[in-house]
Amino acid sequence: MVTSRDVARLAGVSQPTVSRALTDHPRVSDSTKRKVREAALALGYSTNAIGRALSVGRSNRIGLVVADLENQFYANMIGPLHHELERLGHELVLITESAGTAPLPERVAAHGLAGVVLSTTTVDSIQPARLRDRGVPFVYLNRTAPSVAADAVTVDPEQGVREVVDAAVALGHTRIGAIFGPRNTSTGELREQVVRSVLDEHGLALAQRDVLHGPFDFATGREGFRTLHERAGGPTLLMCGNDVVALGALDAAAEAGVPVPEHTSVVGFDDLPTSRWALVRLSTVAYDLDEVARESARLVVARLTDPGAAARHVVYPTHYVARSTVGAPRA
Amino acid sequence: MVTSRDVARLAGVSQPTVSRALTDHPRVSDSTKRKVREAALALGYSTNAIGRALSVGRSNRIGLVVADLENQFYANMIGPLHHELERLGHELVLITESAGTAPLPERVAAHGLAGVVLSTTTVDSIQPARLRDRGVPFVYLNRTAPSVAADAVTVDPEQGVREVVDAAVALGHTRIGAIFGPRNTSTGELREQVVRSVLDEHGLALAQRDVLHGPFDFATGREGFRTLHERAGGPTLLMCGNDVVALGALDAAAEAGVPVPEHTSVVGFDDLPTSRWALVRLSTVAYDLDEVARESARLVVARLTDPGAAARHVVYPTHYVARSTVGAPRA
DNA sequence: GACGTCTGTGCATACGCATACAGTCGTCGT
DNA sequence: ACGACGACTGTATGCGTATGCACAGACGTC
Repeated sequence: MVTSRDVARLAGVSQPTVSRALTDHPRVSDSTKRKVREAALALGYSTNAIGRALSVGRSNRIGLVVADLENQFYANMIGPLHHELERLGHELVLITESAGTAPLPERVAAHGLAGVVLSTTTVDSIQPARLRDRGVPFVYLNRTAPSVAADAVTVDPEQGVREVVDAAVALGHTRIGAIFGPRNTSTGELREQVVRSVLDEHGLALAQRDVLHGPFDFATGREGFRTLHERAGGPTLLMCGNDVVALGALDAAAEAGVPVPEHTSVVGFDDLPTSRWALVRLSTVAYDLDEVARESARLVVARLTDPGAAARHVVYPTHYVARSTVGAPRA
Repeated sequence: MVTSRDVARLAGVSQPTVSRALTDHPRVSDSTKRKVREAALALGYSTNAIGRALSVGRSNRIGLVVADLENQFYANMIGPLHHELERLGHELVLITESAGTAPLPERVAAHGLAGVVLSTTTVDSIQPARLRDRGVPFVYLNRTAPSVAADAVTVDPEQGVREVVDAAVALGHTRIGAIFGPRNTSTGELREQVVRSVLDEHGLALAQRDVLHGPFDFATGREGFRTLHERAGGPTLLMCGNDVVALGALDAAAEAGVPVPEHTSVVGFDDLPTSRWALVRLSTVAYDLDEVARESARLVVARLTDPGAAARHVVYPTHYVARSTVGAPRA
């Protein structure tokens, strides 16, 4: 391994001068900088991240805490998040929050992470409080936990849901059902609340029997659809907590031979790339998913340089994208 | 931040003893180990990965070199790869191999990575040679580059392709087309070669005009299908380089109103979770995708402990999974 | 009882880099 | 011509951990 000392020797300067030259320190003469850069290039030297991290007391590594990487939603977050972090000179480390492992803050410290992006937080999770107590910078992505203030980037369902309901009402839907997300997630709770309130404005309400809750995953959609369908044919329009759930519902519908939207209309939330496939054409509440992920990267990096700043909460708007899974209600 | 020195003070021992006690060094008495563990627990101490990495001269971080994270294939690799690495006490760092950035070995060194998983290598890539020259342990995942020997985990298309062709021939297909992967990837080349040779055994051959090549992505499948379809209706069976390409083809078919498999049958390769959806039901050549990813994790970790060992090449078998995208040829 | 052996622990140091501080040299002003 | 000042650069040190080495004490052997 070639170190800054080797570069120093070749350039005929001291090791600290190499360090300063390569970080473009103003008190190093241009001629020295040039010499050092040439020597570094000749030796194929690049700064050792470990040494630097130990010296400056913090790394440039950001952890993404994920529950299940199989979930398409998170899979779609990783790309833009990684790109933005890389652009900002940081790297992305994946951390699974699984039972049986050490507590999150300890793991963050052990991994030498500078900050963390929380994308799976439940409102009753103790992780945010622990991270705060240990002074670990973190950001909520697509979630919040009211008990602990922190930077957050979320989505406002209002506009999108309003457009969905307007369209549904115009088509004549009255028996509307829903598979909402978990009650202990801010996302699940907020979306449910907005749906109910917008329906209420139209004089509509969700029947108790047409409402289910479950994790934001494929199985929830599959099982949810089947459960609702067995109950006297189910609602004519099914609103899902997110696209992954909606895709699960479409899957169950296809499997059961239930035509969508002729028998049952389905609406999602997130507008995943998959939802745009011609085979799927899921009508859904959309927002700029990539931008949301990127914004979380920016927030967490900004937090590193200014730990004392007030928490920022960035909210992105939504709109309805009508495709092929919403139609007139069955007779 | 709580350091091993703090633990040492509380436990009434020296810092090195803490280090030894926590790594379960045999020359530390059980009573001391207990004392140290209690002190560590009380202070919420966990070993600082940066300090350890600097001291032992290598980190426990493995880089996954990925071209585009948006690609479903890679998205499906990340989960199992990460889990296995975590199980082995390592962490996963994502690295994008994009133009305009520093050469890979420099970046690996700069990030302080212990090893690398290459999943996007082309046979003519200079990256493997560079990594070898710099002594960076690496593993080919789902690819190889013959010029540089290294651990690899790949898939043998033979059995799966044979079953596909048998089924196709039994159904009466004679005009078979293909959208193969890039010629400069081992995966693309091998699959093409096996398809051609198995067809040949059946006295069949691919017509020049029914064969396309392109990157293993969605757009290749979309555009490929359209191109072939315009040419006198295209082949009756379309074999695709992988599932992502096949999904793109299905997308284009759905968009063009071409019924699958009534007009054109489509076959993929990889058996992604998406291919199993009831909306998709893609007939495909399957193998244990998760296990392939996990094996690459095991190989790279094993390589760390024994850099001198002979390169191992693990090959997984394939089989055909018939679903709904292959049927009898149109009249 | 002296010596060798083994066990358990502390001391010193190294890993690669960054940075506070001290020092050198040249330049300018008076 | 001398002192002051600024521009560079070197020296010393610290970050947290691991490990070679020395050392103290316990124990067994003759």
